Parts: sequence; C-alpha cells; structure tokens
Amino acid sequence: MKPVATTAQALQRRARVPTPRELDDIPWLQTLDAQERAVAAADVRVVQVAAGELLCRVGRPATYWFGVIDGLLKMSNDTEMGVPITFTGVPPGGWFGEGTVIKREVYRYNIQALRKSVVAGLDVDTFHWLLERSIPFNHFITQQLNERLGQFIAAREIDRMTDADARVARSLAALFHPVLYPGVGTLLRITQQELGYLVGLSRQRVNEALRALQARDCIRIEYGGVRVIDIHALRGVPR
DNA sequence: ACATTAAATTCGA
DNA sequence: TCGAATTTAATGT
Repeated sequence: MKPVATTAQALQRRARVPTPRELDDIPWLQTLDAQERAVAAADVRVVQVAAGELLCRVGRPATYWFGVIDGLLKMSNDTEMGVPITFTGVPPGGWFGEGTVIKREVYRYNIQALRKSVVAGLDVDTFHWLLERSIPFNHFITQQLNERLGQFIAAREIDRMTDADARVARSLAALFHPVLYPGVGTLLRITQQELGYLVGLSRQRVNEALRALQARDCIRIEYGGVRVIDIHALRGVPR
C-alpha cells in the first residue's frame, strides 16, 4: 500500500454534499434539534479517499472534525524518531479529532485510509457553533472524549500483550465499541489483511487467531468481515 | 506460496 | 437491465 500525498486543499476540491442516506449514518446529527441539525447538515462535506491516502498529517492545522461514513481508517501516532507505534482503526460511524478541534490546535495523528473510504468533515467553525449552543452536542462530545480515553488505556494494554490471539481479540473488541463506533453493528467489514496491518501481525497469523476466536464462539468469520457473537467473551480472552 | 471460493465487474443481448 | 462469463480479491492451508 503506497501512501498518496494529499493536501487539505485537494480534499476540499473533491468534496461533495452528503446524500440523505449518508446523513442518516452520522450519529451526532440525530441528537440535535431540527434547527441546529439543518445548519450542521448543510455544512457537512463528504469526500472519497483511496486506499493508502493520507487524510491528515501530524502538525497540520485542524480545519475539520472527521467522521467515517464507509470504509476503514488507521490512526497512527509517530514517535520522534522515524517510524513506529500505536495504531487504532476507525470504522464507519467513528468521529475523531474533537480534542484537537476544540483547542484549535494542530493534528496529533496521521490518519490514513486502509482501503477506499468515504469520509465526512464538519468545519471547525460549525463545530464550535454547535459546541456553544447545543446541549445534546455537548453530551455527545463529552461521551466521545470519555470513551476514547478508555480506548487509549486499552490500547496500551494491547501493546504489551504478547499472545497474538489475545491481541486480535482485544483489538477487535475495540473496533466493536458501540458508543464510539455505532455504525459497525454486529458485522465489521474488515479483511484479515487489514486487521493484520492494524494489530501488527501477518495475515496468516490473524487468520489463525480468528479461527481460534470462532471456535470459542466469540465471533463468526465472514467473507470480508467479522461478526461478533459475544463481545464480552471477546474482551475477556485471557493472557 | 498456492489452491479455493466469494465478490465485483464486464459484456452481450 | 439481466445474467452469464471473466477478473479481482479474500480466505484457508
């Protein structure tokens, strides 16, 4: 997967107005009252990104609050020296970057599309407009920040786990988070290769882990995706 | 790495 | 626009 250089300007040029169907898939929009929803919906823009494309880069000023309509993104956090460390996936229904947008700072993550995806963006100014007047929106954001904090703590634990089955189980459980990623439902569309990129394992090893989890009746493997049978069992996979 | 199977796309009516 | 044929993608070993 080769990274494709993408400027914010190029993204803006390719952006279009969301379809009604796409608006329905934006969780926070549904919580707003009619007036505010109308204003916010009018400011949402949507763009297709190709696999490997970089949506935003560390250090660029935050101009949008992003959400995944369709596809799968990877949040990665570079360390000082060059390459590695700490990934989380962002499946459909996930919105991110609110911490950065609230403070009007620069992005602290690289966001890369793991596959061809549809991403929505809300202008920073509209975000602040909502934050200043809408209680439902504030509830949404508070909850979002709170749940994500829990996810980062979980991610640290996952990093330390050596057992591949357990890593896959916990990473999957994170992606099935009902509050952060309501768009996922019980079927997560992710290939074993993509899971491999996220967790840092080979496709073969991910395949093996998934089969073990399926044997435990935690999940069901489907073509191009994974269905959760028992999320609690998934979280509880030991070691 | 390879064989198998599923899905997406093309193409002809 | 239907469906068969072909190509591409994902899975399992």
